Amino acid sequence: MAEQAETLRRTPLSRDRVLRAAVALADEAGIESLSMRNLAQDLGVVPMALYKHVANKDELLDGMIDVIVSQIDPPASDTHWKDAIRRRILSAREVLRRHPWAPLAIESRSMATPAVLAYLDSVVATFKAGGFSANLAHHVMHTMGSRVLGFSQELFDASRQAGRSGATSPEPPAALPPEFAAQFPHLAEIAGAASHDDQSVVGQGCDDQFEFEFALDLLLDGIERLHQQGWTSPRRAR
Amino acid sequence: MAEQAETLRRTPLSRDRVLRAAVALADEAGIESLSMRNLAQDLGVVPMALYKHVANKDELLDGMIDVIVSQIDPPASDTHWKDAIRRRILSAREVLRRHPWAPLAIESRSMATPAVLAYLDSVVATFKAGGFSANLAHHVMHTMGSRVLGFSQELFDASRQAGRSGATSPEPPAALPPEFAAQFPHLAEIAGAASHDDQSVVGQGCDDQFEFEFALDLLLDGIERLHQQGWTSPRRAR
DNA sequence: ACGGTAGGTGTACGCCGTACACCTGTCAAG
DNA sequence: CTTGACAGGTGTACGGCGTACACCTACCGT
Repeated sequence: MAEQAETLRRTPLSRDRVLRAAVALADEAGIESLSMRNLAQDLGVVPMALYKHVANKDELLDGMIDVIVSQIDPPASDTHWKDAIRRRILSAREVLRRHPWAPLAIESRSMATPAVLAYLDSVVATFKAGGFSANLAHHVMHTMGSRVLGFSQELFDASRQAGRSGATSPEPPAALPPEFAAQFPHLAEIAGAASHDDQSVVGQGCDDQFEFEFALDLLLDGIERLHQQGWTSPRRAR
Repeated sequence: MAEQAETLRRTPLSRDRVLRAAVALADEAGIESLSMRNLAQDLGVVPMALYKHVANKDELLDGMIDVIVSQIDPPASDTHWKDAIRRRILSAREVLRRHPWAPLAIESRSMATPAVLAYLDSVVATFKAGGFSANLAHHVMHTMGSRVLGFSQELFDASRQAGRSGATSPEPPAALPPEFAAQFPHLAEIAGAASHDDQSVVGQGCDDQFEFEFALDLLLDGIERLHQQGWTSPRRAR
């Protein structure tokens, strides 16, 4: 009876509690001092205890990312696509600004986490609901790359993975696995939508160079337009 | 006379040789297996020998970045700004595609290296030569952020540094040191050019939120224009 | 001939992630 | 009431990391 006081010395640890503590630690001490040992100490536990709740540090990081990404506002379905996208992205930015280590963490993961994919999928869905063709939506997602997640991110970049684990990977981009298509239908639709006019088996992978130039020229054209009309900052109240 | 054969057993190591070897190692084995120990082994030398040529691993990474960034083509001064910028950025992209680890390495450095700053400065110079006001050039640099370096990069992002070494830094953005202004005059001019209409002492720091929305709206407007005119991919020969 | 110095060496420390064996409290089945 | 499986926390240990520090050695200007 009396010993129940310390029998459960704290709320007894769980994957969720581990992830939350990890996010908190990264927020206040910086991502570089998030070690399994420090995190365990924060939780009043021995380092190896964490491994009963996360497989390893990589999975811990993935979990932290998911915790954060799932805080982004759900899409508004009752407005024009432009407004819906704008608000969504600003929400993403707001969330990420509360966790300054997150952008880099997201970018350095070799594979996007399910929560990130779900978020991207729903952004695509918004474009499509606004009447965009899969084709245009594809390029647009590439173009927005940096901004969709509230900061910067080259999406679907095959060279990303190559950059992590060695030289350019031997196997070609490799089409998406089918369960992926089921879970993220809009992403799946878009993935093959980039002008594979020749009837190649599957229009797998996209022309990175084309996507880069597409976005670059969109920006340059917009900039030129501003320049020609003599744009300057609006006076702001500050 | 005879012993001269192994007296200098290899070309005797130098900062430059160290940096080159490091880049080569990262290229072929991946950045995650670039350790002082591995690098030393590649050079046929004991790990601590490297420290006679680079201060520490961070400085090694900075050096590697400089090696790479200095390979970007010099600016073309004989064309329209738009063409000059376009070619420059595509050159940057090409260089970085040869070193897939480099984008992440550049982004994760807490401070930009001198070579990166010099490159950015010269891009600004090109805009200004094209008749851009410092003000517009400022916003445009933010907008291009992701692309200027051939990939993605939020420039001048104060929260970047905070994200690395702890919570939001206590001191305000801190105006640029004067020797910075001397070395990178265009960057310096731009730095203060963002609508500090009220005569504050120095218009130091810029409104991140404004910059983000500026870029976002530029993209959205461009996208809307494409959408309205029913854009689809041009047929490509592949 | 000699002392300084530039550059390579060897040892050692503290941190990291985590494999693996172990202990303990809980709870369902017998 | 006993038992035994199992979920979850513990302790020890290993190999790899960056790098401080003392050392050694070959060269060079005096």
